[in-house]
Amino acid sequence: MPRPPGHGPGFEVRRQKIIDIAASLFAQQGYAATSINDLGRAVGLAKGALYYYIGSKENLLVEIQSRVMGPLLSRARQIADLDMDPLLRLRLLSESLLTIIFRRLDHIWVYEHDYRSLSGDELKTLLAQRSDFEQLISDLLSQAMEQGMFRTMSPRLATLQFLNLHNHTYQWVKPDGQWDAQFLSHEYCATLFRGFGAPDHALPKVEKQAQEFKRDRPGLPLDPEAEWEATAG
Amino acid sequence: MPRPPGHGPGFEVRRQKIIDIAASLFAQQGYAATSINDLGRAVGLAKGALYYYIGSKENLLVEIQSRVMGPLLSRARQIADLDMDPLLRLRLLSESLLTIIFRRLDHIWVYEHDYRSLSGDELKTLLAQRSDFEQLISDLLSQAMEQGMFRTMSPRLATLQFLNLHNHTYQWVKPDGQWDAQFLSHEYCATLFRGFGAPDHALPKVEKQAQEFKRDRPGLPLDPEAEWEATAG
Amino acid sequence: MPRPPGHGPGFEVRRQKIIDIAASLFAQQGYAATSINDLGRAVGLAKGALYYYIGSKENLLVEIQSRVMGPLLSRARQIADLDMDPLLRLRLLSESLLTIIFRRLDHIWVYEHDYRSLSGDELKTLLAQRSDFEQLISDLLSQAMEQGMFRTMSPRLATLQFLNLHNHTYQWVKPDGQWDAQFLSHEYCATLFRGFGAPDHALPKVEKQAQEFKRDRPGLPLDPEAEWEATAG
Amino acid sequence: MPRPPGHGPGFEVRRQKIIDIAASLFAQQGYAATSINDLGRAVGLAKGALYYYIGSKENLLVEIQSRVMGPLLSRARQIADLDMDPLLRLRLLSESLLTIIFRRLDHIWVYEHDYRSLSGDELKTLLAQRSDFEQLISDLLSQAMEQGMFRTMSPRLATLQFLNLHNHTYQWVKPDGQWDAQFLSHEYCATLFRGFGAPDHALPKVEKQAQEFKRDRPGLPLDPEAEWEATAG
DNA sequence: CATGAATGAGGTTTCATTCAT
DNA sequence: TATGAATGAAACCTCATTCAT
Repeated sequence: MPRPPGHGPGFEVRRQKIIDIAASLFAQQGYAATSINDLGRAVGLAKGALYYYIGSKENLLVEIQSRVMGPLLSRARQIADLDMDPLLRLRLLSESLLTIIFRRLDHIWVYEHDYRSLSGDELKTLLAQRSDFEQLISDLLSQAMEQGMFRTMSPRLATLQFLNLHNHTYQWVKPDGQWDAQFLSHEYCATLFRGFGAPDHALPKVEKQAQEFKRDRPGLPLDPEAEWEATAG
Repeated sequence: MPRPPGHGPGFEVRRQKIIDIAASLFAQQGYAATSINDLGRAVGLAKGALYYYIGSKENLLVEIQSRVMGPLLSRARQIADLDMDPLLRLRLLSESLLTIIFRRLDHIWVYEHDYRSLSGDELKTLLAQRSDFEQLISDLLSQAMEQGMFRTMSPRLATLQFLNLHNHTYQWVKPDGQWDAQFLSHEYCATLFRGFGAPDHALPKVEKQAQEFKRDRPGLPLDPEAEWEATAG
Repeated sequence: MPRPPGHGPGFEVRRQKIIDIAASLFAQQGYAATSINDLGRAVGLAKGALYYYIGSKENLLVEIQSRVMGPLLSRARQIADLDMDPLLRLRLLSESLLTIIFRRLDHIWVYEHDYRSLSGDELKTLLAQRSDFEQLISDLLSQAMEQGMFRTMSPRLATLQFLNLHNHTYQWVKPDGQWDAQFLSHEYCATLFRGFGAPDHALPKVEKQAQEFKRDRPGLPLDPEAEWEATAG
Repeated sequence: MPRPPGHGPGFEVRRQKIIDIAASLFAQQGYAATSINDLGRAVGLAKGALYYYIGSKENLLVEIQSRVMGPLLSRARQIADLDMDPLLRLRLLSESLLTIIFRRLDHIWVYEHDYRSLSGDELKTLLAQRSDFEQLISDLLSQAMEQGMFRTMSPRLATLQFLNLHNHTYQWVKPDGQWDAQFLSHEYCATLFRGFGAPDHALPKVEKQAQEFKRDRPGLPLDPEAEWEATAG
């Protein structure tokens, strides 16, 4: 993000601080619901000075997004390139992802919630980055399947489960809470690696029961919006 | 939602249609970015008439949210009350949840994205409903642990994993795609039930490797934002 | 300019009135110096209602411009197509042009002064219209030369003289003053038609004198910015 | 233009250069649409330093205007005072005027377009200068009439024609084009001097035809905005 | 039931100008 | 001399909402 030439030494520092505060406000109230006035008040700067630093409101979104996605993608590529067990690399990647979620929770909120507010080009860049990240996961999962560590399954679906489990974390996690990134990574990977591992005997039974239930109890459809007719007894 | 007294027979029908269209627009463009004019154009009604049906813009949000949460919570309670295996009930609850995600994808988008736009009271109601739903899951997971089907673990963390896996689905799912709610439920539960099951021997190894990696390779920190110092060899 | 469907009968009337007032304000203070608030005050409408009618500030410019150029060009084409003496057609065209300058003086001011504020596409349209109009003049002048009514001269330069003489009129004309469009047209054409007619003997003399003056009086250069060295006597 | 006391030797030089660049920018984009930032960028100076030289934005307008009007008026007075044929003096004055239009086209653009942005006092000065210049022309034309070189006509109207023809030139002239100031002056004066000269026989005919046309063809009114009723045949 | 017209607050952004350094 | 930082007014425009008809 090369700024026009001629900025004093403190410029970039203050600029970063403003982006931080913006991320915090956007995370709390949403991008659309946060006005430049709100930001100015929080920063302690009049509107004019604010624009001196930020360029535009949408540009803040771009900065926030790239501050999250740039480092993450870069580190993720390094990890994926390691000459190691795919499972280990997945585990490391998982912790890396969770680490940035913990550290930059505000940014992640914005990133996950308001990326639709980006205009065409910026949105395209963002989606490409997301896609690159997903591909790294997908490749590792495929390798794990090929090496027999996971049962054979749709790599796409496995990827999506991995991402669901990690990416939704921002919705409830508390950076200063009882769990840290390492612990969550450990737990998530334990679930996923076991879950993706060789089939055991418990599963088929439940699945069969579920089929029977649906057959035998048409009066209690799983569709929450289906009409309800009690079979009571 | 105070509705003016004395409505014709078509009132409710048309009202529901409007809410549907609103959900669709909000899902596409976001609640804040959708104007009442947009909605009027999509519905084919001038603003005045629109307000006759909707009351206010925020009220639409309330309607959309309750249309999702009402049936879901009601059905979830019925399922949780069944006299059956906790695993089976979890499996049924999973499919129920995914079914409504598939069916009401637009509503879910709005529900997940824009609930922050609700004002105090409505927000409180919504959060209470979310909490109730989570409690149902949590109780079933605890029962499964007590009955030895799952290893002992934090019920809260298990719940959050269950919710992460399911709730993030709306981000990418395509209702007319290759997978349906039943299939996804099957897959998710396969992962979770295996993952939450008795510990196998594969896991500890990965975890130990991860610890060693972090010890031996300080030059490649998992923190994506940490400074990078190559240990080259 | 078809407006979005669904406007009452009074809409267009009021819209035209607003454009009129806008033209008047723009003519007095300039387009850039006239704010939408100014316009609102003059019209007696709040900003919101104003935008209901005008679409955007720039759109006002487009309307004003086309209100002048549309009728003028259309009528000019009819006149140019008449089966008559080129001189007569030039005379009629002159009066037509001056008539609209008198009638729509405000619009002309805006049209002549602020067309640079138009954005790309609109500007292109405007310039094309101007060019079309100039071409009509140019063709008639060429015909007059071919028929021996005018001495042979650059048609382009003749056209520009015609336009200079007419178009600059808006700068000082007073619609309710002592002269009307017909009179001015008569006078302008008298000047131009005589001036473009066969060469007489008075001219060369002046021109020769001017050359001699410049040769003999280097101390009084015609360039107003040249250094001055008095030759005083 | 209060200049802070004590300026280095380069001050005035740099100041003039800045005014030049300002004139160029104002001519291209208009005074209102050119920001001090634009100017700073073009000059290569930050805003603070710029204000050290220019005083204020409006002051630039004053400088630009006086740079054109000062020398022109001074030279015009000298020419008008010459003991010579009024026609010759008009011809010299014409060339003088066109010379500065060619040389200072940017300034002229600004002068003609944005003088309305001047505040009260400055505007009054400018208008007085304009008026003085016009008076010089008017006097010469009157003399030419008295001496029988021109037919008797309204001196005011003759002046306005002279000014129209010359002053509108800035709208299309290209300083490096095929024509120079001397040539244009020659052509303009040829037109005007012939046009203002003794009546010839071509004119009355056209004028009579025009009257007949308007009488006989009410269906083709010269007013471009008049309703059109074809008289077809 | 339905409409088009009107409002007024608030949104983002620009800009001439000032001033400490 | 020159700079970068700061201000505050004002610009254009949008929008949820109301209301007479």
